[in-house]
Amino acid sequence: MNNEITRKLVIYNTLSRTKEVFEPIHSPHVGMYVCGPTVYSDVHLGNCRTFISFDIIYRYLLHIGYKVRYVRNITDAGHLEGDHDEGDDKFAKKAKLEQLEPMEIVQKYTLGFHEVLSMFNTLPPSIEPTATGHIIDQIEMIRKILESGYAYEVNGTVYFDVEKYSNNHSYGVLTNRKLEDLLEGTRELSGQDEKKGRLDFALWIKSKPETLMQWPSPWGNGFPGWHIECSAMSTKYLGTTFDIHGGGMDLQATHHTNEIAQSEAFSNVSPVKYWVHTNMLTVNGARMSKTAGNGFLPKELFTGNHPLLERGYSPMTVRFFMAQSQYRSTLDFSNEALQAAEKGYKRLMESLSVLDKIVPGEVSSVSIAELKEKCYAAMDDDFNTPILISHLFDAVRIINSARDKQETLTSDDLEMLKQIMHSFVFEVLGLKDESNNSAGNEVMEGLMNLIADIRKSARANKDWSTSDKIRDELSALGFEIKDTKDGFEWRLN
RNA sequence: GGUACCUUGACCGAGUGGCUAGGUAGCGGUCUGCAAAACCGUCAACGGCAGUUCGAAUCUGCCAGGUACCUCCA
Repeated sequence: MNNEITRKLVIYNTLSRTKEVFEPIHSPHVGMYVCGPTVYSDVHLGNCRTFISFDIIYRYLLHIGYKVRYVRNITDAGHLEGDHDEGDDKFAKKAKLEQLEPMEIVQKYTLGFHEVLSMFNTLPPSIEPTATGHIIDQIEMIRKILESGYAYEVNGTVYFDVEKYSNNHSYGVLTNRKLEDLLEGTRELSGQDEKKGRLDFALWIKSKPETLMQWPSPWGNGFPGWHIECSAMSTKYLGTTFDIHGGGMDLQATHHTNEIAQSEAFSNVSPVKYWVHTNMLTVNGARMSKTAGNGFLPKELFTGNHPLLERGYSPMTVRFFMAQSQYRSTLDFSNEALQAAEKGYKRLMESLSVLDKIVPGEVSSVSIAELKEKCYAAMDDDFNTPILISHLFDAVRIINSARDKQETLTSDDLEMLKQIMHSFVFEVLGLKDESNNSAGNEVMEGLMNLIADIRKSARANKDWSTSDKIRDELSALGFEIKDTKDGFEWRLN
């Protein structure tokens, strides 16, 4: 096989609670499924963290040579607000509120989701299936589960029988919990409940006549339960067993636990080899969530239009901020942390333009090959982006020092350094340069050269008031001015 | 109540049984007309109490504080 993957990647697997060597089932092909958003409201920053984390994972897998099929769903139906609500799903509820068709809601927030993720420079998944587009697949799967005896129908609603499943499977594997403990934590069955067991969850839910989104099924009209869509769609596109299943940690205990149960009841094999969970984004130590109402919308963050924000921060500042923590740790969100990230991000970007100005020397005073290996080693260790970034800052120091002739690099090493920076900063971390410099704008370039000339002669004549006036007023307009030996450099932020 | 997890310097945040994380901020210096940037140097930490160990911030126990999940949430 000419697609030999040479890196030895280690991934933390929630199933075993240890780091495991990553060995795909059909290397170099990798199947990865990530739970996407429920599109009934705007995505907040916490949601974005998960998608950015998996974007970096996806990018690194591609970078080291894997052929990845990345499936991320859109939940646009069937996601109940709770077992005890009136039977409408989230879309119908919101639709009534806004006087819109459910699919209008879905369309609106799907577009918003894509817009936000594209601002964060995430790559689109290979397949982005919707729940409503896979009703038939879900019904088929439910039917098989009924046949296998792990589900039962009551009055048009189909429930998964957790206790029966537990007789020969371990229901709580993902969270390392025993059934008895789980039962202890659950509410008593209320009188109106038709479920047999307290942990049983709905696969198919009977609709009322007025329910807006409903489909015919062998059990009458209704709509699918939340968990079944992911099992049905991951099976359809990645097979009954695939490599990586990801999502936020909040999905681990319920959604993913139920997915495993459904899939095993359906196919009798464990559906996922590596379960990967990203940790939560917190604000003042508390988890950012829709229900808690402490969620920042990306738009508020970019504009600074939020009571907790002193000012706005750019999408790449935020992306860099997130990459500075490991995906399995909680990350706390604050003005100070964002300001620190912004400075660091700019310094990193700045060094990339310095890189083109370095004159190669006869020998190298530092080992670039070693630096390169350290960068890969960091990512190979469960995608440790903070360690990677610490090495990239070593590179920044080398680059700046080489410009100042304090370090020297051979032309080969200089090439390697450029390649490392390009690969890791742009391809793997998925950052991009947001600064708006002269590239592609000749008028601006000519204008700035003219101003630079005027200021240069003013300085030569020790006319400091003119030279300072030019600098100060350009700064006020948003230009960043840096004096050099022969003039000044500028960039527009 | 049950089950997990977390507590690192001014702030964010890695890691590890003995070896400088990194960024931001601070301090001193180089450079500069001044500033900014950059570079060099530097300060500073491992919640508390016991234990295991030649050695623990890293392992164990207890305590304190915090968070999450068990019910919709990435």
